[in-house]
Amino acid sequence: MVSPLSEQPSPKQNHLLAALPTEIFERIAPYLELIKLPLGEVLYESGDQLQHVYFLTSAIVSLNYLMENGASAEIAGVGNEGVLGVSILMGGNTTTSRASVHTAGHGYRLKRQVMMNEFNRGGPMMALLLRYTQALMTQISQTAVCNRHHSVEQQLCRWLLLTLDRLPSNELILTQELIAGMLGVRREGITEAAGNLQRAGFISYRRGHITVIDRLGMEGRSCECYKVVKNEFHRLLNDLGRHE
Amino acid sequence: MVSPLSEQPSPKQNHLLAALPTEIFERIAPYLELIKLPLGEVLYESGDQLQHVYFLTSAIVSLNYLMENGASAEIAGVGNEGVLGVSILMGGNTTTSRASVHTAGHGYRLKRQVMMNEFNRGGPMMALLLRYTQALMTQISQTAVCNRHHSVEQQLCRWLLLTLDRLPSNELILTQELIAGMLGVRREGITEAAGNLQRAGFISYRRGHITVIDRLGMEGRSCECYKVVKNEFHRLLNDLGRHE
DNA sequence: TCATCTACGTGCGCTAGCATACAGACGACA
DNA sequence: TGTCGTCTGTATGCTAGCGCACGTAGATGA
Repeated sequence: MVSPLSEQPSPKQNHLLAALPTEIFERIAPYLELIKLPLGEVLYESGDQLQHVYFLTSAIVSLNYLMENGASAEIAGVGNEGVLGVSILMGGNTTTSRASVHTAGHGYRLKRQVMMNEFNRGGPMMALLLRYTQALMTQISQTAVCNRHHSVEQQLCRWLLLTLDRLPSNELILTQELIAGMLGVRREGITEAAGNLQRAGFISYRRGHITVIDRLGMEGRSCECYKVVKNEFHRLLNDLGRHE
Repeated sequence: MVSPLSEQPSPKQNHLLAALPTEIFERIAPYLELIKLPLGEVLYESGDQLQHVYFLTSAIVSLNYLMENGASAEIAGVGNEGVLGVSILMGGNTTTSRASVHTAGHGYRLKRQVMMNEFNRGGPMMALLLRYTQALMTQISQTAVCNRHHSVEQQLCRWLLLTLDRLPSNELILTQELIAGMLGVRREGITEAAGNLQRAGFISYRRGHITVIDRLGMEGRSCECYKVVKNEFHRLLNDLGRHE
């Protein structure tokens, strides 16, 4: 396991950047700009014209939609497995969702035009990003399904597991209030669900710190959505090295 | 308004095909295969390797996810505004959802390889399909949001409006049971919501036929999700003619 | 015209999750 | 060490939507 905090940031911590052929990586490397991403930072609001894509390394970002009445719901999450700002590649340049940091850390950003130039070469970079886009679509789809049919506890498990997969440690720095905001449920609902999981011995926590003790237990308690998303990411992005 | 049934199928009824520059359209036209799509036809199951993309003209297809316990939930819908099978372009070649026809009609299909060849030229076809993909993502996202926060009645309005936008008439051939299956709710819930809408004078129906009388009324009764999706489709795909 | 099937209406008890309110408890910081 | 703001636990009612069950009315075909 990698030490979460002491480690020096490196672009290769991002799985997509790590999967690029050397030639391409070296071509874009000079343009990668290290960015510190503190908790709560908003990378873009709904409707903003995006100027960069962000390859995250240690930070985790939530894409969520803010409703007219102020309520919100998470659409998907992005961490070291992916990239933020695919709408630049799709040609829309903006989305209806907002992107905010829920786990502080770092990432590397690339200017819109640099990204576009590389994407439009049509090689491995394009293939990689399109595959990631499909994986992201699967994640969003599964959010829809999960919101429809699954309990708060199941959704909490799914969310914690997906978040955990993006971190080097098994401790999450998160308040229940924050999680509730992500899932679009009441804080009390999270308190109850988290209480159950703690009593069952799957997690333990103190104010703002959740430690996952029994990962397998959590997976059993989660709905199928977690596995669906994870398997699809694996299928689409695991054998990237062979793509060159 | 176009006559729904008597009309001869033509590829240009599909908005994406209609938006293509003449040169490109004529290049692929010989490969377009007219397909009749009866109610209930399954174009692909979860996990199937896709062999074609489908440009729909009069049919409407639902992308939905079937859960382990047999329940289901719609992820998005596709009609004459779009194309079915973007996962071919994304490189995944399959998805976790199934695609089934909920409004009978026609469409044109294109073999995987023909589609890929054209897409990989990187011109207007690629730009068009990527923009459509982003619009589809917005639709899926909004499904997630809607499932989280909105009432069955609001969701029904959204769904009917989105379906209506894909049809030339204002009559839908659909049972309440079918709609319930799409939305992932009970049939009784649809009965109740539809009853309210009928009493309010927005729709009228007889067994399996829903006629929308007051479209604006429906929009007022729907949640914001309908407008968000519609606006985003408009923004991303409306000025396609100018793209050449 | 009748039989039958399918779609639609309705009622009843139940539960998850909501809104609101309040109390205790941890931890940062002075 | 004490204070205070924030986070967490818990209680009470309320409502939307669920599961189940049954009745009725269009449609369809012999």
